[in-house]
Amino acid sequence: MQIFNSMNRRKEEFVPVEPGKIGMYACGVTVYDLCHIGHARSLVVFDVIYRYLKYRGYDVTFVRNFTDIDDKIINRSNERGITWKALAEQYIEEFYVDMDRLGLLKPTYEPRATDHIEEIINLVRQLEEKGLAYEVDGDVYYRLQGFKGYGKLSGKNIDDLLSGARVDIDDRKESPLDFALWKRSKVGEPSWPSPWGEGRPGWHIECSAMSQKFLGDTFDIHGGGQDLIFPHHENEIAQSEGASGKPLANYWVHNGFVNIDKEKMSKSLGNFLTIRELLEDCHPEVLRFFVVANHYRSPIDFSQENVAVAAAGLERLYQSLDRLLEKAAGSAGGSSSLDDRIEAWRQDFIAAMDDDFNSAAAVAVLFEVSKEMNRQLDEGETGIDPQAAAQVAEFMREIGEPLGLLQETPRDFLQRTTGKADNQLEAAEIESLIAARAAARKERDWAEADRVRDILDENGIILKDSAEGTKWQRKR
RNA sequence: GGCGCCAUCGCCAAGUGGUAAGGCAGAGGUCUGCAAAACCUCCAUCUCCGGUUCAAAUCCGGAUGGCGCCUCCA
Repeated sequence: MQIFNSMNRRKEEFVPVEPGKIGMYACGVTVYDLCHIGHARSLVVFDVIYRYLKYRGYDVTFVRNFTDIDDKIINRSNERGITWKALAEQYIEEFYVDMDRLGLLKPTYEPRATDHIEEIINLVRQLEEKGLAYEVDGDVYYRLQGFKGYGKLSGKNIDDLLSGARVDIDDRKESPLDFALWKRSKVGEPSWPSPWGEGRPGWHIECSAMSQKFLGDTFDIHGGGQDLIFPHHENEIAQSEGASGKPLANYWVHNGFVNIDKEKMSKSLGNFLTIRELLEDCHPEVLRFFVVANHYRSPIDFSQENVAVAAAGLERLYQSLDRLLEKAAGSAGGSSSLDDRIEAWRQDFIAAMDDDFNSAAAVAVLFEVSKEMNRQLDEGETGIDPQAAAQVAEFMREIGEPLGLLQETPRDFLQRTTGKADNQLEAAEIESLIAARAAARKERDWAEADRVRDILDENGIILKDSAEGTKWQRKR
């Protein structure tokens, strides 16, 4: 398996620290607001990686944290007149609502910063002992001068950063680049006792403390959005490696951004889309399909049109699956005449995903299966038999699983309500109209049959006639 | 100003040295009462210029055009 390592900007052969086991840490969210589709992409990307590593038989320990204390949380809770704790709890709950709808697997651990104050303090003390941290009036800063290798992940060097104009001038710090490990609390702010007085953790230290606790000094994969490379991950490296003297992670994986209509998504541009808003008229698997059909490192452009294309593609796959299951008609699956064919597809899928999680190429395998199966199904009696149909359906679900696709029953997916129109026909009404049309067709009353079909069409229902009868689905 | 990424068919998107995956849309055909769906066939030489090589979309140099980071950010 090859993984593109942000540290060297190269694909590298993946070798876990411990054979068969993988430790993976992905930076989670700061819980002060609802998650947006940028979060959704990152979350889905690492969910897919997690799922795939498990599919490949690894024993994966996946850690994704919650940042539940920081400036934004404090400010927002003050605005609302509630405690920081209440605000964090609220958005952690909202986070889980979104994650469940997106079908994300639960990580092995989901630690919160404020549950690890002791570990954080210990880590800061270690850094102090090593001369890599110093206290000023209850604040503790990281001494960058003392850590060589700063900038190795982001490709920056200290001199360039110093010459940049945007560094805060703070006379109390030895260097403008030194960042806070521990912040003295102001009056009324949440705080925890520490050797430096009442205070709270700085921005980056929690990830160092928690990854060390759950995964050890050196683990396999550290992930996050590309925007986290600097300064967050760079600072994590300084903290963790400064303390342990060992590499923090062997592979750094960063996902690309989400643009909306070719513009950067931002609150100031007003093109900010939350997961929740999106899911009002977009099936979660369509969102996943959209994410997975693109390479995780490329930027993706989010637009109505692109979502529609994703929906059309996923529907095509579900349609094939639907036909296969119909053909299988309760057949057990298991081994069949298609064993070799399926194994070849499986190897194609694995080859794609083993190549730096190339999910777009993996999706192409699903389309190949779909096309081939449709062809055979069209042949009728001389084509695929029920046993093989059941086996292929099972296989499509098998490789869909790591991608988080094709996990619904096709009928549910194809006939789901969209949430767009408020007066949608009930399934029973649709069935009775179809029956009326069938009766008219039997009488060869084409005008009446077409009239009924037009009614359904106006209500967003598409009919498909076949030898076995008429099937319907909703258009979108 | 510093660091870095990207540019492949009308649209989306794989491919990083050996002669362009896949999806959407489009054209023609099969099927159908007519459709829809499905199937079959067709549909790009990879922004431009120069170089390396037997061979380049893939490597090097340059140009042009996008974008990101350098400040909280998935």
